[in-house]
Amino acid sequence: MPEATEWSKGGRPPRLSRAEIVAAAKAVVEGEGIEKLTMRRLAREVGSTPMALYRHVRDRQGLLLLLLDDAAERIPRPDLPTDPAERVIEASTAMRDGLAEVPWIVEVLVSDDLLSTAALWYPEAVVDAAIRAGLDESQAVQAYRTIWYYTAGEIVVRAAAGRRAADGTGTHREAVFAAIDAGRTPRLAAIGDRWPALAGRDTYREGLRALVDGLLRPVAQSE
Amino acid sequence: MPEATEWSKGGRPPRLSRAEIVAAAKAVVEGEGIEKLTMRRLAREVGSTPMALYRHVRDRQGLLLLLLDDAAERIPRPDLPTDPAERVIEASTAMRDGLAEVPWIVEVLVSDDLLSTAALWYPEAVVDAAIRAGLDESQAVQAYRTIWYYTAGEIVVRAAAGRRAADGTGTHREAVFAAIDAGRTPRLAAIGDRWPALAGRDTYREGLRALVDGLLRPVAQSE
DNA sequence: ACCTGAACACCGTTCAAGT
DNA sequence: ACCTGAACACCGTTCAAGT
Repeated sequence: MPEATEWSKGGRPPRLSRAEIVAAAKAVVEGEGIEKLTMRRLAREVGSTPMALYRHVRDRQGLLLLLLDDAAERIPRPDLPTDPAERVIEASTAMRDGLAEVPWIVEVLVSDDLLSTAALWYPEAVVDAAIRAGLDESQAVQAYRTIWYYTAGEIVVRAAAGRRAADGTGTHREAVFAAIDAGRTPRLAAIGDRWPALAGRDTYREGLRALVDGLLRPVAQSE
Repeated sequence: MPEATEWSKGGRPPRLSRAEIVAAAKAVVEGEGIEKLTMRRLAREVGSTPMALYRHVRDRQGLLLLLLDDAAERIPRPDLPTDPAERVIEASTAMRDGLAEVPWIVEVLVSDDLLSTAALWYPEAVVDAAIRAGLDESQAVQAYRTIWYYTAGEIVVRAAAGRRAADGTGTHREAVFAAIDAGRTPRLAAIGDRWPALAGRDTYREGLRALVDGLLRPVAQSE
């Protein structure tokens, strides 16, 4: 082969590729959870050595970010309604549903406000809706961040609750719960046993609606 | 000593105490960060062996929860105004300021909606304010959770941003930022370089106010 | 240019034994 | 009752060497 392919310029042809590594990592994570994804295990999975991986990914955190990009690409992008409030609600709900399905999300979520190249449509949609509703750019970015905080918090806290339910690590929660006393926290005491059921509901959308109302309404009025 | 003290009933007197362990853990975490807090290091710190610790704390996660309780106890509890919306805002701001000061909070925050016995005043204050504003108990719990999601998300995302700034791990964010293109995400492109400055502002309180407005306003109107 | 082997400096936790 | 020692089964990452 006289043609100058990537590797014929000299050196050894690669046996591993970043794509192969990411695919193997995804398989491990989906099959056995993020905690099983170690550099050693991944090397075994692709039939190589731990150190060979470092030629293709910066380090473990870099690998996680590649995994996040892959997941973000797969989140279906919804058709968005034209009404600003509805637009924000549909975009945010799609994003949170997509991210909540990625079980290891919490480990990586804690990373940024502009999450991933593949997810840029989301801040775009929210900022756009906010501007159309009458906010200026600064207010629109603020509205986006407020919604993102709510969304990220919902995902993180609910993921923790799910993990707790699965692990049977209910001890701490129950201890806190048992400390509720009618003298000091009468409202919580009155709610009592009903708390877990009330707190277990999925109210993401309703909360979001209230938030969007609060964020967009005052400006709409002042026009 | 003929008196039946705790340990004179039989067995060996304890050399270690839970309080001592928690105090040492706190010192390590405050001095060198949560990642330096290992069972082995902590054992060295209290002049003992790793396994001796397990007589006093369940495991590493249990230790972290004890640390969280300690931190929660230290959060100053503000005098709360009587107006429901202002009450929620003051309580939430105090809580988030207190938690944001605990640098390792993210590791543990991801754990519950009823955080700690020492912090029960916070859901109590929010639920109470919501009920006074006219919500029923179910709606009040929902309002609390919505606010907690926002607060937890704000803490987690901003802590991640801070860590990124400190580590110089800005690479990923910049890569995402560089991928913004005017054709596909015109609003983000128009904001351009101004994003980091806009996203860096502390707008917790304003966002919270919008959220509280949205959560409490409709009911107030319907009376 | 890419991959391997060996090593460094660690982890949390269990088990059996000592005092 | 409480603590210790040794061991199990791992980690991520660096460095020097091989092909």
